[in-house]
Amino acid sequence: MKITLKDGTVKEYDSAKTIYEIAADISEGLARMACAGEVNGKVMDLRTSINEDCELSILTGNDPAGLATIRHTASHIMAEAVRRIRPNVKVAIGPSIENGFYYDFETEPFSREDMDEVEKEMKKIIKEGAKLEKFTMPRQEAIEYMKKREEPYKVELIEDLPEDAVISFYSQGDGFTDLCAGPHLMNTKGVKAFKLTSSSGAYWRGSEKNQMLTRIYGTAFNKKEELTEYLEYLENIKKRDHNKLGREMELFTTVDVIGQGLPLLMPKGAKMIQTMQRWIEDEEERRGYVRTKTPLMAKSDLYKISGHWDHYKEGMFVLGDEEKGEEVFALRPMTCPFQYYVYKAGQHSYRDLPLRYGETSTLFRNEDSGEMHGLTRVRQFTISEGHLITTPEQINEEFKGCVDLAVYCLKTLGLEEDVTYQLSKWDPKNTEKYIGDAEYWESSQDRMRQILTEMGLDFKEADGEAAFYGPKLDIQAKNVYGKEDTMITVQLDFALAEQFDMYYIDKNGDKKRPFIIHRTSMGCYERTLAWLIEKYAGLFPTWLCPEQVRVLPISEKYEDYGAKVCAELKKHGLAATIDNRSEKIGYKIRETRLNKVPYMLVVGQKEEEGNLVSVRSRYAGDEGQKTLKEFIDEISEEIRTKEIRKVQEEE
RNA sequence: GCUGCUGUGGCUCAGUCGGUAGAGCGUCGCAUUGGUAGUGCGGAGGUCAUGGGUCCGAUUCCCAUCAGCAGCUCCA
Repeated sequence: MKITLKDGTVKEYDSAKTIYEIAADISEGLARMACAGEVNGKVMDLRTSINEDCELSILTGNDPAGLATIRHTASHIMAEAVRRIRPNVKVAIGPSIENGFYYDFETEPFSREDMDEVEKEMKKIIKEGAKLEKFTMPRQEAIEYMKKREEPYKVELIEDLPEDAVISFYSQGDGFTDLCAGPHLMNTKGVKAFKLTSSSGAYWRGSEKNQMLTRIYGTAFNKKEELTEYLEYLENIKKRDHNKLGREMELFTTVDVIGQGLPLLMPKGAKMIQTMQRWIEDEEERRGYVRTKTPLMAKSDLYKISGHWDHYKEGMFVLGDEEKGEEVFALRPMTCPFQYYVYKAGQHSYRDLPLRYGETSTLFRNEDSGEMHGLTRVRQFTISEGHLITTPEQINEEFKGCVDLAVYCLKTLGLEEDVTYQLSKWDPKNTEKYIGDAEYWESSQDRMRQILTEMGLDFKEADGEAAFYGPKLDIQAKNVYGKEDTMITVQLDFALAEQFDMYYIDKNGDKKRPFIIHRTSMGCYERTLAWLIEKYAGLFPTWLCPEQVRVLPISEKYEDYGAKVCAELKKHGLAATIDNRSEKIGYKIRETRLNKVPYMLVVGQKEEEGNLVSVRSRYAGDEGQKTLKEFIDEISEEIRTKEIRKVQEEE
């Protein structure tokens, strides 16, 4: 047979060879580094025997799939180490994941000291250098095998596999044998750089109805330097964590007695949100939106019509006790039904459509206590909410308009490179969560898929992520730790117009059901603020900065001139302050930089005499003297265009 | 909601093997009036998250609650 390698060279063999043997044939060094093979584009274990013509590349720790193999083997080594220390442990599952690996155990929790001990034992196992061997057995035999070893979780896993499945196992020396599809390294020695990072609880098979197991997370790399670099990177990103930096910068705070998920926006944070709100409301009006301002709560009757009472009651703050005969209200978890009643307040012609309603809308959602996080997951928040009421013919174009607005928002904030698009679909296996039948869902999902394809958007699809009334286009972004959240959403809804008996009069004078689009433009203000903090590490574009210019008089003698400069800046709508403390100029500059103010104007004798300012910015350092008018013109232009300038001097 | 960890002045943290606490930064005052990343001196500020319990005595030990963190689950 002929084996074509990545570089084009061809190897010929008379008999079947394993991938590892081929690697060894190419070079000893490659065999040492080999983690897996890619055969005709498919990742395979090194022990796989090749007996027909194919294209082959040998994967090493430098390839993502090779690195995943190292991590997967590391997870087995960890399991063996835990077994050595705690012989009664039951093992569950241990895959490689995005930045490392984990293994779930049924055992007592691990302290940091316990994990250090496990690490030590792992090093011992790696040093012992046991060969990993693969073997298979039929399903029934595999079940018996794991029953004998008293591994109930493994038995359950095998029982879920098809009757005729051949089950594969990997063993490493006499120490540890695990049910596993592979691939794995040839020898435990191949794991050269690893670290156990954290431990926590995790439900068996990801369901809260199941027992909670103990999970250890770890990471492994091809080389020690890469591991060190990664651990340093983790340390560094903590500095841009919005939950830490946002508090440090006095953008927001939380207070025990006010409650979880209820952040207080402080003057600087509130200023930033005000800037965004003014911008987005004006932009929406330019795009033909009309604004509404509707109540923050309603009687339960409203939510019974909308379906929230059946599908979302646990998520709402309910006021009043029905059993005591009290009138029951709920704080609103979304704006939709309120805006529908704005629509329903009059009769509409097809000529009125599309109607685009926008509202800067505060919502309340009773999240579980463990879910709250900084500004990204809160119980009260404000979104740039909107609903478009359209005729069936208009829906595609209006949907595209919503996506266009969303992309405009992202681009303006400098965030468009950081998002992924997701078509969020219903879960056909869990139909009670949704209104409408399979036909409704399939057709509305198809429609959205078609629109997204027409737009040329690169999107993935996700089951079980839809709204209860329809599919969504979710624009997702990751925080500094890699956790993903929805930032913007555009949703199709062919159901609620029916529930609320909404109609318009078509050109024949007949009543027709409109279609509805639910959408946000820049999303949730709190969440977007969090994202901006992390994206810019607090060094926001000037137009968003709560303090844009600080005037720094050299001494008290120039306070009057400084005050004049500051007043002039404010007159031009700039967020300017003056630092009149009797500190030295170096100290004031340092402080201004630490406070992440983009521009500072030093004023002293020279400036006062010439009616000048000495400009220093984070973008260009010392910019020298300018007339005040020159400076104001420049910064005003930067703010008007919402320019995102490159920061030269990092703090 | 679940598992684990954590909670000491505004911030970062030290400390008390049970005898009611300390530093740096910040803040305030005074001196200093300066030219591009930390001027000097002095002062104020903490019922050691909250509520119980044990004890002669609790910030320290125990329990509960609240809040924060990591993960799981959830996220219209």
